[in-house]
Parts: sequence; C-alpha cells; structure tokens
Amino acid sequence: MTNLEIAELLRKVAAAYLILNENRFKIIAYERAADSVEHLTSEVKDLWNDGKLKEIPGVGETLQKHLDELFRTGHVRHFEEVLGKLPASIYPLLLVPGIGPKKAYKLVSELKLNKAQTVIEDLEKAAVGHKIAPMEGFGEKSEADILANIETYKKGAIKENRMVLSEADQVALDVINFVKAGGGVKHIDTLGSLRRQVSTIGDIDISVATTEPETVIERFITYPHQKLIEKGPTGASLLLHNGKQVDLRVQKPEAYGAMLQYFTGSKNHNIKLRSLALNQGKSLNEYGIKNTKTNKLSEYPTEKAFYEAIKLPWIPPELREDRGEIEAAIHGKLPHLVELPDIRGDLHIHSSYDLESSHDVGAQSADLYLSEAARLGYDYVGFSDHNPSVGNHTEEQIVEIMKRRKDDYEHKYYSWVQKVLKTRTPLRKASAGLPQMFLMCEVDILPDGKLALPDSAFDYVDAVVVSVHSSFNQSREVMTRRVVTALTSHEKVRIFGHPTTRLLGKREGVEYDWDLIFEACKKQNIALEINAHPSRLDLPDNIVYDAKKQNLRFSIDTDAHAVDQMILMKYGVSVARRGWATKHDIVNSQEYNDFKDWLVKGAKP
DNA sequence: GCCGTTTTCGGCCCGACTGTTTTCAGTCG
Repeated sequence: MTNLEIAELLRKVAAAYLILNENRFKIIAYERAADSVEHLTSEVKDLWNDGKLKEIPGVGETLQKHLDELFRTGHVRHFEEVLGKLPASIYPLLLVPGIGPKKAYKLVSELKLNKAQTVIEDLEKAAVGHKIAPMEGFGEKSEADILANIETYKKGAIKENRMVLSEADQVALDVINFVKAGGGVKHIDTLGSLRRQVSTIGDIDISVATTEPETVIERFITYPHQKLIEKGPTGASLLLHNGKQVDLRVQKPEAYGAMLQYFTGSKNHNIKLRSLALNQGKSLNEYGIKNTKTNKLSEYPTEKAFYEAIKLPWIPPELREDRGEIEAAIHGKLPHLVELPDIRGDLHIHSSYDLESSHDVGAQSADLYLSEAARLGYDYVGFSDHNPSVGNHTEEQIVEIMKRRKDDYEHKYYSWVQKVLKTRTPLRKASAGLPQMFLMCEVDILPDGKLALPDSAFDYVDAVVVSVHSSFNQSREVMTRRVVTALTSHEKVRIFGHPTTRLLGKREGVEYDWDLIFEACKKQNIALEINAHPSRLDLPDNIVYDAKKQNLRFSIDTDAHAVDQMILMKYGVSVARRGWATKHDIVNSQEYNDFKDWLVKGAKP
C-alpha cells in the first residue's frame, strides 16, 4: 500500500468518525496522521519493516498497532468496522468541492445513492431533477452549487490542475499588476504555497495592505474570470479562465504583518505556532495577537514584529512546513539559508555543439552562454552536453568526437575571452575576471549501471554529470544498484544529475533506497544535483532535507537548453532553501579554486 | 487519538464565508 493510499484510508476513517459524531480531537488526530503520512519521504511500509513507525509525527501507539495490522494482514479490523457503519458511496463525494462528510452522508442516505461507482453521476441526476432543493438544510442555491462543483470536479479530475512555479509566478504577476493599476495599494505580495516556493502550486494567494479595502476588492473582481467564488469585506476568490483559483485578502497597513504570516502558512506551521502562542497566553489570528485574558488585540505592521511578539526570530517562508523550524527558532538554531547571490556558477548547461547524441542539444552556441554567465556574475560555468549516442558509434568514434570537442570548446572559449576583453563588454562585477570554463559531459547511466562513455573518452573532460534517461520502470532494488554502480565507476563522476528523473505533473520520480545512494555519493564526494528547471526541481526538497541531515552536498544547476533558461537558477535555490541547505552545503557556491579542487581533484567540498 | 520548556493528564488553532437559517452548521484554508 502506498503512502497516498494509507493517507486516503485515514481520511476516510476521519470522515466516518465525523459523521458518527466521534470526539472531534480524535478526528483531528486521524487527519493529522493522514497529512503526515502523505508528506513523508520514505514509504510507511519501509518504516514498518525497520520498526520505525513511531517516527511518523502524529502516529501514536494506537495508529501504530493499526498500521502494523494493515501490513501484516492487508486490512485493519477496526477501520473496517468504523467504515462499515456507513454506506461506501459517501467517500467519492468528498472529492467534490463544497461537499464534506456531513453533506455527503445526508445526500447519500436521503436520496438513496447507494452505488459507490456511480454516486457522482447519480447525484448530478438528482440535482438536475430538482430532488435536492426540497431537502432540509439545502435549497435552490445549494442545488445549483452542487451541479457547478461537480463540473469543477470533473475538470480537475481530467487534467492536472497544479502549476509549476514559473507558471504560477506568471499568473501572480499579471494579477498583481492588474490590481495595482486600480490604485489604493500600499503593499502587495504573493503568499501561500507560492511564497513558500512549493514545487507545484494549486491556488495563487495574494495579499494587499491598503486603507481602501473596498476599492482594491472591487478592482480585483473585475480581473477576467470565469467564476466569482466568494467575496466579502476581507477579500475575494476568483476562478480564472485557465481553471486556476486566485484568492485575494486585504488588510490595513498597521496590521499587515499578521496577514502576511497567516496567509503564508503552511497550515501545519500556523497550527503549531498558535499552540505555542497559547502557552504564552496569546491567541494568533490574521489581525494580530490577542491577549487571552484581556482580549486586547495588538497589531503588527511587519511579519518580523509579529514573530518577535511570540519570542521567535523571523522564520524564512520556505521553512514553514512544521519540519522542526519552530523548535529550531526557539533554540536559536535556524539555518542561514543559501541565497541566489551565493551561487558562483552553473555546471549543467547544454550548448548547440553537436555531439551526435540521442538527446536534445541546446539552442545557442557556447559563447552566448558564456556571456550570460558573465552577466550573471558567475565565476565559472560547466558545459554538460549529452554524450554521443552509444548505438550509432563505435568506442573509437566516441573518443574521436570527445577529443575534437575539447579542442573546439577551448578554441571557442579563448576567442570569446579575447572578443569580450577587446570590446570591453560591461560586466556586472567590474572587479572580477571572466567566468572560467569547465568542460563536462552529461553521461547516461545505462540500464545495467554502465556509463555511456568509454573510459578512454574521460581524458577529454574535466568531470561528468551522470543521469538516468531510460528504463524508468525498474524496481527500486535494480534502480538503486544501477545508480550506485554508475556513481562508483569512475573518479570523474562528480554530480548525480536530476536524481529522481521526475517531471512535475507528467512523470513520477523513480524510487531508490536513498541510504545506499547517499552512501555512494559520500564515498566518492559526489554532489547530488538540485536541478532548477521548474518542471523538474529534482532533487525534491524533502529529499534535500534528508540528505542534508546526512551531510551530503548539492550542486544547483539549471540544465539550461537555451541561454534564457540560465535565470531559472532561483527555483533551484528555492528547493535548496526548502531543504534547509546553507551556502556551505552547495558545491557551486564555493569560489573558483575551492570548487575546482572538488570538481577536478575530488577533494572534500 | 496524540503529546509534553507549566503537563503521562488535560488540553488540543482560528476565523471567513455561504446558505439556510431566525442563531447556526458545514466547509474551507
């Protein structure tokens, strides 16, 4: 059973308990355990195998017993007993927006919707036949809402509705400019998961500091949309034509700090923060901090002041996932996270130089990438074109191609340097020299773990990135062995590229026994890549977090296939930050000489 | 059902919005 399936099961039990009027804290406990399981890095089943179930936050003695029974026997008698008290057709309805456990139960029992497979269609028919409006607690409006929400559900179920970060940035920027143009805006920010830089974004959250809330909200709801979801004095929500939801909230400038904090989340971070505050006699909300004795509300214009009022330092948004950041803040142990200006070079770049590979070449020639690297103030850059295809060449031909490539690149580099120095192209960093070049290669890890570059061809590169580009469906064991073999097969293997090979919204990442991968990387002083391309963001942040705990190092690279993709570095930095990485955890935040010692001589980073 | 910098017992985040209600329940984030 996968983590997602287990989380779903726990949520079903929580929903059943809610309908059965169980103790509400028990319900919360099940929901919390479900959240926790869903966000876990490791498979619950593996933890069970290792006797580590109790390490899952929110899973106590009782749930451990239940999960143990689940893995031993395939089912949990207690869960089946609880779920069996209610018709199975209520659970699919919970996926429809606006329908929670209570409504689902009422609809199912009063309309006798007993077929779980067709319950949504059956409900739709009931609504069309005006069977819902006469029911107690429902009306004309809720009947129409149910129809509309079933539509939304169907659309969402068909196409993946989450955005990658760069796409969310675009949408947010457009809305922000539109709202700003309406006037009355003192500050405007994107909050929620976008501010926390989660790898995929569901809704866009925007907040505005203003003394004219009505003007701002009225302006916002004229942004082109297909549906006004809700509107009140504190904000509004729109469903855009592209199917994305945008929520806007307003707050007066004096109390804006509380709004920023509240709306940034995450939910679990806020819950923990509020319970911490309660212990100090303070109650947190989006307006400020209430003294629980006097009921007096204090306001804070900035987020920093808000955190300080509950005796905490300001916590970077990327950390706000309840992964230990509040405890770290209490003890003054928040990490000093890596920042974009710390990055000194990009090691995974594809130019248009044709290596007769079976993969894509880049869009422009090397000198244009070099100029962009100079503009970005980088100290070095590595060209990691794909290796020549193995199927179409003999070993001798591959060596010949690599040899010729080295000569060509070196020639290109020196003529670029000469050209730049002669024309005195203005560089961002006037004092620094031009970026140095490393000649690298992105080498396929073949299905059997061999590298797709013959040993004798390694003489013509400084170092290589190794990556999986085929046979993604191998088992976890085979895949782990494959990669470990590759990582330990040549001393010039320095970076493990886009390790999980995931493509957000398109392809799931492959699975490894990460402990073995980490061990191999450590042994060889290899860096795990954090691929910054918004559709990859690979390593995923939760694995960065685990790897960082085991003292692994990372290389943040763009995998640019065009010059204009080199600015995507910021998304990779976000992933590193979400994984708690500092400047010292990132190999390419080192200055040139130290970096070269690691890359070329294999020194400890 | 979980959990611990007041606690192994006694707490458990907080408010907005909506529809159907004459005061609240359900859902959501």
